This record gives sequence, C-alpha cells and structure tokens, in this order.
Amino acid sequence: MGRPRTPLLDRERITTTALQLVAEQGDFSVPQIARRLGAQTGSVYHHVDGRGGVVELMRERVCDAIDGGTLDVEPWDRAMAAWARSYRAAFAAHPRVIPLLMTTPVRAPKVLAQYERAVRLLRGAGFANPDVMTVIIALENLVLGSALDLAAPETMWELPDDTSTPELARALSAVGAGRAEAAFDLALTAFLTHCRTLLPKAPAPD
Amino acid sequence: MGRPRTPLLDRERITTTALQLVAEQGDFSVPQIARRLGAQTGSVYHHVDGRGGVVELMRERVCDAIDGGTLDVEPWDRAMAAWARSYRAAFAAHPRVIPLLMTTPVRAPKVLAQYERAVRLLRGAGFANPDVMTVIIALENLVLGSALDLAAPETMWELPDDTSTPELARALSAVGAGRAEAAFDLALTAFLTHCRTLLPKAPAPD
DNA sequence: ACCTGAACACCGTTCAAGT
DNA sequence: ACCTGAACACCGTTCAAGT
Repeated sequence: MGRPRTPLLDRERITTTALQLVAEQGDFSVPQIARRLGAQTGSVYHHVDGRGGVVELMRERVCDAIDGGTLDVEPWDRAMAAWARSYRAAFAAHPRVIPLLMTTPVRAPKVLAQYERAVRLLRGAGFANPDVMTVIIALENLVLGSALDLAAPETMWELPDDTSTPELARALSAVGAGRAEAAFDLALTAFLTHCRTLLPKAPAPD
Repeated sequence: MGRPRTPLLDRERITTTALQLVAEQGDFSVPQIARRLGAQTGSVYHHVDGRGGVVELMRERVCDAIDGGTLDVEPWDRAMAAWARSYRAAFAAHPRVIPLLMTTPVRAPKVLAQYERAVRLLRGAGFANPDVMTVIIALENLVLGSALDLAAPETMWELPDDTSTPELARALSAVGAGRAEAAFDLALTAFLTHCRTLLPKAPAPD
C-alpha cells in the first residue's frame, strides 16, 4: 500500500494500454486500464482527467502521426492531397479509436496548428475567404468518413442471403479488399479536381 | 404487479423514447427508457433484444425517412444526388444518433434494398462492375462524414484563443452557420462531376 | 507525490415469480 | 403475454487514509 518505489502509472502507459484495449475490444474502461497496469482504479485519476482525459490522450497519440510537413509541398493541391493521405493513414493505424474521437471537439494544439497552416495554404493559393473553411471542412469530412469505413465491421452490410440483394452481393464481391482505399482515392481525386475549378483562372507561369 | 390492463411498453414507444434521450443527452440507457415509460428495467427486455436491439430500432426509424423513390429519377447522376441529399437529411434530423449507428453493420432490409437499387442504377448507367461498389462506398462515406459533422459539438474546433490560430479563427467566422451544408454541397458536386468522367463516352441522344 | 481501499450512484442482463 | 423485483457483474468518480 502507499507509494511504490517505482511508479506503476504514467500518462504514456495509460495511453498505450487504452489504445491496446480499444484495438482488442473496440472500447476501454478505466478499471481495465488499472488492472492491466497492476494498480487500483482510483489511482488512474491521479494521472489523467477521467475517462474523457484518456480519450484526449489517445487523440494526441494518434494525431502525432499526421505529417504536418505535407503542407509545405507545392503546389497547394498536391499538399492537400498529401495531408489528407497522411491524416487518413494516421487514423487507419487505429481504426477502432475513430468512433471515440468523433463526438468530442479537437483541443489538441498540435492538430489545431495544422489546420491553421492548411488555412494559410489555401488563402495563399487564392481561395476566397468564405470558401477556405468550406474546403477544409469538406476535406475533413472526406477523411473521417473514409476512416470510419475502416473502423466498420468487416462487412458494413450484413446481407441476410444473396437472393434478396443479388446485385449488391455481386458488386460487393467485385471490390473485395482495398475497397476502402479505392473509395478514398476516388473521393479525394474528385474533390481536388473540383477545388481547382473554384480558383480564379491561374496566370501563365513566368 | 404482474400484467397491466393496458401494455406499458412496445417497440414503438421504446424507440421514440430512446431517440428523445439521445437527442437530449447524446446517449441513452435501458433503465432510462424504462423509467420514462413507468416500467421496470427488466421489462424492456421482453420487447427488445437488449441495448443493441434498441440501436437497431433507432436505425430503422431514422432510415425510414430516406426516400428510395429518388433512385427512379433520371438521369442517374441526378438520382444519386437526390438520394444522397435525402439520405443526409434523414440523418440530419437525428444528428446525435449517428455516432451510435456507425459501429454496427447495416441489417435493416429496407436500407439494404435501397443499396440494391443504387447498384442497379449505376450498372444501368454503364459503370464497370468493379467501379460500382467503389462509387457507392465513396458516396456513403461522403454522406456519413457530412452527417457526423452535424452531430459534432457546436464548435468542432475548440480554439484556446484567437492569437495562436488567427487565420483559422478568421476562416471559421467567415463560414458561420450553414458551414456543414456548404461543405456537403461542395463535396457532392465534386464527386458526381468526377463520376461522370468515369463513364465511357456517352452516345449522342437519339 | 503516488497509491490503496472503500464508498456511491449508475450500467446491462437474467430470471424466478406474479397476474 | 406482460410485468415486477431482486440479483449479478460491471461502470465512472471521489476521497480519506497510508507511505
């Protein structure tokens, strides 16, 4: 009892354990974290701001893998594409965490800083002020929607039998694995192609 | 005790109450449903397959508002646009339910039937077999991603102060309300425009 | 500073027993 | 058939008490 020689708990270990639990079960609980680390449930609260705090820590860990350097790529559309792919890849590495992150607002300064850079990039590219945020939100929806697809159970559609929905069954078997990737690529290409048309006609390169 | 003259519980009332709770709190529990309907917690289990069953009932209720008739519109791209808008509107009417529906597969026959029709529509329009499902999945991601945006808290980005992310703050204030709608419209337009280019060159109308 | 151990109000689920 | 009431194993959170 009392204080151990070497601390059992710290934020790093709590985060890692939570991510493991979510990967295994699709969810986590504070007592589960404590048990895995050999501590009492209450002890976790000395390191972390409750269950919600653990979710925030997981978000930071996952988002650390997003490569902000992609936003320095030129031209702007290649930068946005690279950012979107890096963003999605970071989430894809922890698919089952995604639903946990969807309902709480983004507070992590590192993530906000990347959005700030994205805004500057688009303004610099010549997008009108009201369009800038629309483009970013649409891109974010695209990334999260596709990432959610990865978190979905093996088959997002549970076909009762192939006879009631034969065409759907056939179409599904034709895509197979990589369906999520194909859909993301299609949507991203479509989106950036259309965004280019939003820009005032570019002057000829000098 | 025992059986009341007039039943306290049925699937309709359970579903309605669950939707109300989710609208108010963003979540629900079986005991909460029971309390609101003046029954014991255990009684709910006589009508519904546990908590997961209640989620399925909510999905069916929400999806009933999707207008499958939109898939009869011509040409195919107007049909897909109308379907996507109806789909999103149905979810938008119950924004906070969306996160609850994301992690469980679609089983509702009515929803599956609409996907079946969508597949037929795209095949009829001339899309190659491997492309059909990719297009549908991408459209679904788009709808769900945008719908999730509606479920998000007022401010998806919690800016600590306007000084650390000044451009983001400015861009955010420039979109204001309707930001979700604008982003959805942009993404949908972009997507369908690009899908048209996937099709073999159309023959001249006769 | 870090942890224990116990407490509290809440879950989801099951099931005998009642009418 | 429909509901009660009690049980069980689990949550999230708090807090005095120990070293």
